[in-house]
Parts: sequence; structure tokens; C-alpha cells
Amino acid sequence: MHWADVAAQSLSHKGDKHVVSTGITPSGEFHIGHLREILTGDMIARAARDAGLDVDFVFVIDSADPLRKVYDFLGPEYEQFVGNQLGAIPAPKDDGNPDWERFENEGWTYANHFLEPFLSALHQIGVQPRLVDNLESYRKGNFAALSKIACDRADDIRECIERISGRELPDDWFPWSPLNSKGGLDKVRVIGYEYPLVHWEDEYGQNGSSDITKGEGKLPWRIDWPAKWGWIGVTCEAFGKDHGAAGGSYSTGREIVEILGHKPPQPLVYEWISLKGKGAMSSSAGNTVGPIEALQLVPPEILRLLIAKSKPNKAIEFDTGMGLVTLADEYERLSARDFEQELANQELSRRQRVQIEDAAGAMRMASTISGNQVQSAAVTFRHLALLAQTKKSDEDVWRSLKDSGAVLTVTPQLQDRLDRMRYWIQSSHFPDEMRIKILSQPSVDVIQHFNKEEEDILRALTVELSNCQWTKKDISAAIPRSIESLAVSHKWLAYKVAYLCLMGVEKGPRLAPILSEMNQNEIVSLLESCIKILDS
RNA sequence: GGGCCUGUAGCUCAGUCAGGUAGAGCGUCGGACUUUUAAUCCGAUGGUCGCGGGUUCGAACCCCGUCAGGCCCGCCA
Repeated sequence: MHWADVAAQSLSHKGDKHVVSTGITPSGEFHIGHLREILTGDMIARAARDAGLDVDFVFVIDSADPLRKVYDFLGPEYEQFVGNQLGAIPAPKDDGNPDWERFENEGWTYANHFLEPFLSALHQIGVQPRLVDNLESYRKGNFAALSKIACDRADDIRECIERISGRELPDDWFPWSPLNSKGGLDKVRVIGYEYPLVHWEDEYGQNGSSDITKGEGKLPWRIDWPAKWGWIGVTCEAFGKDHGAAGGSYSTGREIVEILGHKPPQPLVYEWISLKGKGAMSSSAGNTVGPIEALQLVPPEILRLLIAKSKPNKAIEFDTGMGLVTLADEYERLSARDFEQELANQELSRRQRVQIEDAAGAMRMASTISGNQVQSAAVTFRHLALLAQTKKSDEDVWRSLKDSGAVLTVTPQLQDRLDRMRYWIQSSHFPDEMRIKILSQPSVDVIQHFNKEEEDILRALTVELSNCQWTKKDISAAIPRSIESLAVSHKWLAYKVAYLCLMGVEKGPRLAPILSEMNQNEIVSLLESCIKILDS
């Protein structure tokens, strides 16, 4: 059974109505690591709906969290906002400085700025969560009742956090962080509490009172999270392994939520995604691939498959090079299979059955539209990469595919895939080994090892190519013609010789279309240089 | 110091919760086919399940220990 179905089955034992929640702090550029958070939740929600449960899928935007520091991509003006809430400060412009104009005129915040492109990526990927803005929720009073319990039972919560996390809280710790006189959550100390007011004094010499029912502050993270579970009614949440460790925020949260009078949600801990060869995603280290960029390379179904096929506790290495080819080709293979038919076979061992079920489940989760049969593009990534490199116009690509019978009509999906392929080829992610290159100089090492037979073929080939019309059709006829008058052992040797001389490898893509795009004189003179090497 | 996760074929992993002949895909090798020669099809190859003990008729799976890698116990998906 697919992991999402396992989670759904477990939920079904607990009731028919569920709220599956996810949450991200919009502190900077989103990356595909964040996609795992959302997609893991989305897949559980889909599986639960497929199992007949009533599911509300929620994405909490943690806009009430403070700006922790002036990140590298921010200008020095952001110093004044450190400690202030992300949903209450202006967004950075391209130069890293705050965009006051949009902030004042449209209320365009830091949180909006980073969230918007992510939401558009989610739309493409087929994820449609109900959005909950955390800062707005505080302001509307959604946290009011639970904040009161937390403040009333400050000692119980303190005991819980100290016991489970093993960390000692300062004497003036209080389960409510008030906003100071400059709108920040730091540099402030709680000096008293009388519901609904938390009294404070800050390092600027000011003091005041924060109304916990009006969002004039927030609950500290370890209480904020369980309070969200409480008022939203979360019954299931997937979260990163950082929260999942013993002593981490889930282990304190599950007890704190009971103090607040609610049940903890069913957890699912997932591993992180790293960029192949570059370690964990980190915005500050600059080694990120954003969801938008990832979508320029791969179609959304394939991105979904990446998450769906790996069990959550497996770390994923996102490889934008050859790994992408393998992944995409795997998708094509899977989409061509008939899982129902395979499962009808009674002879299957338990192990084989599990494997087929998991593959079927992964494909069910990969579709951007729940319940839709995933569609095969009928063309592998490899083949398309080849065509996209050798054909200048899209029309030529389609003609080739139609001629070969691989494709009957050009669907929007195919066009879409070709567009992404062309983008990928131009990007730095495109792997060298996929790149078609005609040598500029002959590969001396290779040519020197030619035997007599290969040498003869080379001479004949050179003559044929220099005499033929420089069109695809004539070139493709010319290559096999070069061996006609020779008693060669294998007819494919003509191609082997051509590949070795022109590309330095034994096998390659169809030569004629590539050569026809090149200059005849250059190709012929390359072959002549090869002959010179043999003559010398 | 305390804790979590991972370790199975060259690679990516399933199988561990419910112990019962060691599994897939990719790769590799071989063959077929071909003016679709990075394609396609067929076949083969491949593992002391990290290591050591224990429980059991029987252990990749349960228990104890151990090694290695990653992570958490301020913040982070």
C-alpha cells in the first residue's frame, strides 16, 4: 500500500472528518524542499478523500513569525525590521530595499512577496489548499481562547517544555510574546498578566499592554503550533524531521495541545530534500532550486512523482542533471503500465504485489488532478531531448514523431513538454552527456586505433558525404552507401566510423538530421583531417 | 550527554509494523531489429540484507549490543 494510503487508513480509524494541515514560514525564497511539505500533506489528503473521508486541506502561512535576521538578499534597511512580523513589514524590491510604496498603498508585505510565486507553482502542481494566514488569524481573535488557557496555565506549559526539551526557560519566560513599542517580538519582557492584557516593558524604555485576543503579539512557536491544531481542528500534519525529533516541537506540542484541551494530530515526519552534490537546501548558501525553476524543467506530474515515489522518511536528492532524465523516463514507463491487469495475476508473491501497488499509488498521487488517469506523452525525455537539439523548429520535431508513428496528434501536453525541454537544454542543468556535440578537431586517440576495414570505410564515407546533396534524405542514404562496394563484416560499421570521427563515440543519435543542420564543408574537412591522421 | 532516522544487487529503492524460498527499476552484458543507431524488443548478469550475539523449527524483519552516515534537543520544510 502506498504511504499516503497507509496514513489515510490510519485516519479512517479515528473518524470520518479530518483536517490535514501544512505550514511554512515565508521568510525567504521558497524552494523544492518546501514543496515536500505541501505535497506530502496534499497526498495524504487525496488518499483520505479516495478512502471516502471528508477532508479539509489547509496551508497555514506563518506570517506572524518574526524576521530573524537581515538575510543576504536584504538591504541594510531591514535591520530595523529584525524581530518584526513577516506579514507586517514591507517586501524587498530587487535591490533588497523595502518597497514602502506598495506596502502603504496595497498592503503588500514581505510574506506576500515570497508567498505569491509559491502559490502560483502550487496551482500548476494541482495543489489547492485552503489558505490560513496566521497573522490575520491572531488579529481576528482565532487564537484568543487558547491563548487565554496558555497564559492561565503558564506554569504547566513551562514545566512541559522544560521536561521534554530538557532546556531551561528563563525566569521571565511567558507563553505570550507581546509586540514591543516598535512592533517587534524581541527586546521585550513580560512584567504582568491580567486577562486579556499582557503587560510588558521593552529595551527602548517603553512599556505597555498587549491584548492577547487581538493579535498584539503571538504565542511562542512551541505553543503557537499546538494552538493552531486546536482552533483549526487539525487531525493530521506532516512535518520535517527537525520538528520530529525527540525533544523537538512536536513532542512538546502533543502535550501542550492537551493542556489546551485538544487532541494531537496524527504526525508524519518527512526527510529533507537536498540538491545533488550540494547538500541540504539552504537559501543562505544559495544552493536552491525554486519550485518555479523546477517547473521550468519538469512537468508538474513528474515533480509530484518524485515526492510520491519516495517514502517520507527517505531523504531525496534532487538531481537536475541525468537524474531528471531517469525520473522522467520512469514516469513514462509507469504511465504505460496497466496496474489493474498486473494485479489480477494470482501467481504474484506478496512482495511483487506490494511493489505493483506502490507504483500504482505513486502514479495516482502524481497526477495533478485527483482521479485523473495520468497521461503518457508517448515520447521519452531522452528522445525528446535529442529531437529538441537536432530540430530547430517545433514543427520538425512533430513531423519526426508523426512519421515514426510515435505520436498521432500534437497535444497541448506534448507542446508543453517540448517547451520545458528547450528551456532545460539552454539551462546550466542540462547534462553534458546528453548534449550533442560535433567535434571541432578529430579525436586522434580514437582514429589511430582504426583497423584496415574502418579506414576503408572512412575513405568511402568521406567521398560519399562530399558528393551528396546536403539534405537529410541524401545524407542518410550516403552513409550506408559508403560500405556498399566494400566487403565489410557488419553493415552498422558505417555508422560506427561516422560517430567515431564526428563525435568521438561509438554510438549516438541519428546522424542525418544533425548533419543536415551543419555545414557540409566543415563536416567533410573534419573527415579529411581524420584521414590525414591515418596517412601520417 | 539525551534522542530520532537511515544502512538490502554497481545505482535508486521495495520488503521490517502482521517472521515463512532475497525482490523491482535503472545500469551492465548478450541478442534481435532498424534510413527512429542515445530509440524499441527479447534474454542474461548481479546481494555473507552494515557487523556481532540472542529468541525461534525458521530472522532482512523481533530483542540486546556494536559500527557507519545524516539529523534534532535556539530558529529552519
